[in-house]
Amino acid sequence: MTDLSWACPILHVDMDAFYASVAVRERPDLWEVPVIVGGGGRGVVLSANYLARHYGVRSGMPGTRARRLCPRAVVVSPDYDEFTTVSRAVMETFRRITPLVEAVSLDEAFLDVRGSAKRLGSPLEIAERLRAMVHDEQGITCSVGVAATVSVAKLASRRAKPDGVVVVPPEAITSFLHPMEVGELWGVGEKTRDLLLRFGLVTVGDLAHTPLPTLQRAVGDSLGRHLHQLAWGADRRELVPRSTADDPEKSMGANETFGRDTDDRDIISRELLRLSARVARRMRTAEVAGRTITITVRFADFTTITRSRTIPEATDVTHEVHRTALLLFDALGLQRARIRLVGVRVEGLVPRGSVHRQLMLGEREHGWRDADRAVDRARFRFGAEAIGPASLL
DNA sequence: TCTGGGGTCCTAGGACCC
DNA sequence: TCTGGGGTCCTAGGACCC
Repeated sequence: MTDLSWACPILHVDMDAFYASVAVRERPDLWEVPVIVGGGGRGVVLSANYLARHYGVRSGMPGTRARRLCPRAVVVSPDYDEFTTVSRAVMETFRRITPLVEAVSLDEAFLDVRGSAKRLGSPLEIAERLRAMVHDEQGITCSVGVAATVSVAKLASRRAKPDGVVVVPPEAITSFLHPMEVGELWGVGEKTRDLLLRFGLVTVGDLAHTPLPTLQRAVGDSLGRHLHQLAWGADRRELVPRSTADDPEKSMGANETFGRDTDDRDIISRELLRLSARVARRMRTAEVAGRTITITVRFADFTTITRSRTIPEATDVTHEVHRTALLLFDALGLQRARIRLVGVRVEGLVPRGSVHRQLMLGEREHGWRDADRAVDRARFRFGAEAIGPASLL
């Protein structure tokens, strides 16, 4: 077979059923049974192995539905520390192939192997080598898409699943892309898909053969242009080398769905405090602070609103975040609305060293900052359960 | 006992400033 | 006595991704 991969230096590597694979790799008792990760209570499925998928279980599906589809599936809780550890190791493996690794998430990365051909062979050979390395070192499988651009490589890896490689050489791009359904494109979700279907655009080929101005009238200038380019496989060929770990975050947040809907302000205030504490602690650990505090409120009927407020000085203080969050909540003036979820997010993060505190105004807050730091130290020494705001006890 | 939790980016209107 | 524009910040919502 002719190796057509030479013109395709972009690899997209995607772990197969990552969370589920990691969860079972040390559990031979689970190798032959359907396994679902997450989805307890009111949660949704994070990942499912291929045996569970055979029954129609998909990630993102409500756990209740998944358990109905496959009652004999074993449900396991996610262990994010473990996922992170395996992810880091896998990314290190990639960097032994090439330094040009753009991590997309814990279980996905793009690699530019342009410079590795002389040393390691064609992109296809590199893809197979890399899959063997991941399998031998981590005991999990992955799939690889090989193409000239990131979006085509991404679609190719999906086609390669599970445990395979798909190469899409330049001359095969249109025959590969155009039969696909528009919803398969990266960046086309449910809403855009429905919109396109209403205009009679079903396949990527339909999209490609619609005049650009027509498409832009339908979905807007910028999305229209973007989709048109994707439909011809024409997007970036250059990667932005980065790991998800060292990327500076622009916002940090936390939210929580209540076990049952509530209209009790005390319960909600306490939850906002817990979430504020969690977010502020992460900010202190990352040595960042932020000025814009946003709360999210989701009602029983699933309608969701956000309210935000920008304060004069960036903060990493639990008390300040919570005070602002509660202010925003009370300003909603809700009476007996049933609430399903609340969330707290801090945006506009900057390195804490760049924040200058106005001493006159900040004096009172310094006490709170010192208290937060003492709590952080105690948690570090004695564990997360040892100490927290009194009102959470 | 339908529908999580962590994010990013975009749009759009209004305020405000020059 | 007519009605500039550009830039930035803030707020709210929405779409999307894993």
